Amino acid sequence: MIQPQLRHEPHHSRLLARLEGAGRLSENDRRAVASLPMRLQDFAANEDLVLQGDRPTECCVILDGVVCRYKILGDGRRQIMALITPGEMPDLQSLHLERMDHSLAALSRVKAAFIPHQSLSDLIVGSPALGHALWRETLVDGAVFREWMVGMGRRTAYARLAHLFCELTVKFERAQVRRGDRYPLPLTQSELADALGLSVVHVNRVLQQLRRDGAVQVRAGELRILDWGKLAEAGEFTPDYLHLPPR
Amino acid sequence: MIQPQLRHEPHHSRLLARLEGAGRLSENDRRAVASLPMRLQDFAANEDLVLQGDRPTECCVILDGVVCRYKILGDGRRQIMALITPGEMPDLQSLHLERMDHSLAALSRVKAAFIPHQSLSDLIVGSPALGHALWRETLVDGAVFREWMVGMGRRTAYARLAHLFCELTVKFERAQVRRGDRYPLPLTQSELADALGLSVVHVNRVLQQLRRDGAVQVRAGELRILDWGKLAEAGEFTPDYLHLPPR
DNA sequence: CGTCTAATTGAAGCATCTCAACATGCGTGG
DNA sequence: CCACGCATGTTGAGATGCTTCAATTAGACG
Repeated sequence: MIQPQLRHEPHHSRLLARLEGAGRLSENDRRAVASLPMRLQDFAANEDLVLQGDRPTECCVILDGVVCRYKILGDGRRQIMALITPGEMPDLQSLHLERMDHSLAALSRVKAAFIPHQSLSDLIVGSPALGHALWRETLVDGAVFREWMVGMGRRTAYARLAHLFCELTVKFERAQVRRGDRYPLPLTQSELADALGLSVVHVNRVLQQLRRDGAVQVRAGELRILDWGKLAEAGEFTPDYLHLPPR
Repeated sequence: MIQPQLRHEPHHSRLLARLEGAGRLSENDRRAVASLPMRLQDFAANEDLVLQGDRPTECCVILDGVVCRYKILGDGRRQIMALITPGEMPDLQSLHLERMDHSLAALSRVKAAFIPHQSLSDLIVGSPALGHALWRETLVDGAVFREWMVGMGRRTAYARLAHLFCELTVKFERAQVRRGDRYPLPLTQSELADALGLSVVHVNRVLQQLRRDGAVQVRAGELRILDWGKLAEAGEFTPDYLHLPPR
C-alpha cells in the first residue's frame, strides 16, 4: 500500500485521501485524481466562496480552514446549515444543480482548490469507482443535514451544542486537524447561534452550563473536550450518520 | 415528441417522467429505464418501507401515496425529515450508502416499485445522462433538507406550516396528484407536528389561525389552498430550492 | 490607549410545551 | 342499527425554554 505519492501536489492528496474513504481505487483512478487541474485560491475569514444564485462552473475542495453553508432570510437573519472541514467539497452539487440555492463563506482563513466541472464530469464518466466516491460525498452531506434537522426540531439547546461539538471533533479528527488536545473552533457565539437556530444570548448561557458541567472548555477559537462521554450522552451523539470509512 | 409509450408499464413511465425533468434523454436511455426490473409492493398506512439499520439491495420508486422519512429519538419522540410524493425515489442514497441512517414509512396506502441496486448501477455506468438525472434527484433531496433546516431554525410555527403547505402543493402538482381544487393531506396533526418540530397542541392552534386567516382549509385528509399569496408570503416560500425542471 | 468586536449579564416577554380533560368521528362487532 | 372503542382533534391552564432589548465587560489590535 506504499504508493509513490510524493509526486502528488499536497492539495491533490487531500482530495485523494478523502475519496479513498469511500472504497478502493485503482492506480488509474489515483492518477486521474492526481492530474486534476486545480486553481488555488485563498480566502479571508468572512469572505464568501460561492453565493446563492451563482451558476458555478467549478467545484472547490477545502484544503485548509473551516467553511460554512448558509442562507439569509428576508429579515436578514441567517441560518448556517453545515460546517465544512478540510477535504470536503461543499459545492459538489453544483455539478448537477445549475444554480446555487445557498451560499458558502469562510469562517477562518481558507485555502481552497477549484476544479472545473468538465474535468470532474470526465473523471466520473471514466471511472465508476470515482463516480461512486463523489456521489457518496454529496449523500453524506445530506445525512448530516438530516441529523441537524433532528437537533433543531427535537433537541434542547444544551443537547444541540453538545452534539455539534461531537460532530466537529469527529470531522476534525478525520481531517487530521488538531492542536495537541485542542481543536480549532473558528466560530463566534453568534455563528454558533446561527448554526443551531438559537439566539446569541442563549448560546452564551448554555455554553457556560457546558463548561460548568466540565464537558468542554471553549475559549478564544479553541475547543477542548474534557468529557467526551458526557458530551456524547447529552447530545445523543452516534456517529453512524457520518458514514465514516471503516478505517 | 409523441412517443409510443403505451408499451411502457405505467410504473415505468412514472419514473421516466420524473427523470426527464433533469434533462433530455436519448431513445436508448428511455428504453433502458423502461426495461428496468421492478418488483411491485403495496403498503398500508403506517407500515415501514425501509428501516434504520437496513442494508438495502434495492431502491424504491413511489408510484402512489405519500411516504415520510423519519428518525426516532432515544425517548421515543420522532422527527419527520421529508415528505415524499409519487415519482420520487426516497432511498436512492442506499445505492452508495451501505446502511440506512433513518427509516421510511407510508403515511397513506402506498404503491411502490423496487429496483435492484445492480440494475441501477448498470444503468448509470451505461448512460451519463441517467447518472446525472439520478444523482440530481438525491441532490434535490438535500436542498429540501436545507430549506427545512431554515424553517426549524429560524421560522415561527405559523410560517413553517404555511411553508410546508406551499411545498406540498408544488410537489403534488408536479406528481399530478390533485382532486379538483383539493390535495390529499394524509397527515394527522401529530404527524405534521413531527415534521415541523412542534407539539401537536401547537400545530392544532396554529392550524386554526391559518384557517381563520382564510389561507387554507384543512379537513379530513384534504388540503385546500384558499389564498396562495398569503400562504407563500407567510412562509417566505420561494420554490427555487426545489430545483424544478423549467417548463 | 482608544476602538471595535465578541462575550457576558439582567430583566421582561412570548412562543411553544406539557399535562390533562373533553369532543368528535369512525370502524367494528354484536 | 346501535354501542363501544380508539384514534384524532380541540380546549384550558400553567410552566419553561428561549428570545429580545439594553447595558456592561473583556479581549484583540493598531
